[in-house]
Amino acid sequence: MPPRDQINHQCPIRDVLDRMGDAWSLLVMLELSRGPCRFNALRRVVDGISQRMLAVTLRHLERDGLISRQVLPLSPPQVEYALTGLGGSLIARVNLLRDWAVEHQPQVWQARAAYDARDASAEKAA
Amino acid sequence: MPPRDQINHQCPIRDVLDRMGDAWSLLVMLELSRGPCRFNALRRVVDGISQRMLAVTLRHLERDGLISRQVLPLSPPQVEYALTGLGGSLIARVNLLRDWAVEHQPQVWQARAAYDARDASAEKAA
DNA sequence: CAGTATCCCCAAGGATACTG
DNA sequence: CAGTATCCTTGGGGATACTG
Repeated sequence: MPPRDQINHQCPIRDVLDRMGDAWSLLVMLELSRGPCRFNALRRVVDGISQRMLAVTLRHLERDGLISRQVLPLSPPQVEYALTGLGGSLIARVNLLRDWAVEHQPQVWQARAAYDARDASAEKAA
Repeated sequence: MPPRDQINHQCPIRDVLDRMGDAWSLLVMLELSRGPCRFNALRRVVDGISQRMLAVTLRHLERDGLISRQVLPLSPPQVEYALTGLGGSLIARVNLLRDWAVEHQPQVWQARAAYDARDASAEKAA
């Protein structure tokens, strides 16, 4: 199996979901949807992200035109990341998905509990 | 870092996106949204999925109440998988995301091309 | 047919160190 | 501050074989 990046780019839904799929892209975009932010500030607020993954994630998002990167000519250097219009429109759709999650989470949890209960009793029977 | 399954279950959006994130869940649900289907039929149509991952994926989706599993008392045994109402409502939201992808894919591609071009000329300069 | 069990590999990503 | 380079580990997932 080839690495994820090399496949499925003919399928538009996978193209976007591969990006959403990795834990960090979404969290970073969600954070940037609250306003522009610099590298280390993001690092602190995204909680748990490694320096490497933040850099990689930002490169990906920037390449896809979802965020912008602006270097401020200062010393020490400062770089501001911000959501683009394109990124903002994506986040809007993602929020619809989050709304679904919030709305239906009780049902999902209930389903899981029911499944696990059935599972446990089936195992006991064996 | 603990494995993905053990964390972020307090965050509803991650809970659903972790599921969407793995390549197969979505493809399987999308296929089932076209009608009920049996194991090996799914295997053939989902293209590229291994027997193991199909089984694992189906278990997950079933546990979350997104699909149903019905064993038909026949010989040889037959098992029909189908999208539940819950699963259907999720797919509806996912389709909104797909619509975004279809609609904005040109912009994303254009952004990538621009980025890569800048990247290449920057590299040549060095 | 519809799975489970086992083995095994590899690339995603963390930790650490260094640079403009 | 904002990264890049390097090394190393781990668990996701493929291949294969077996079962009710």
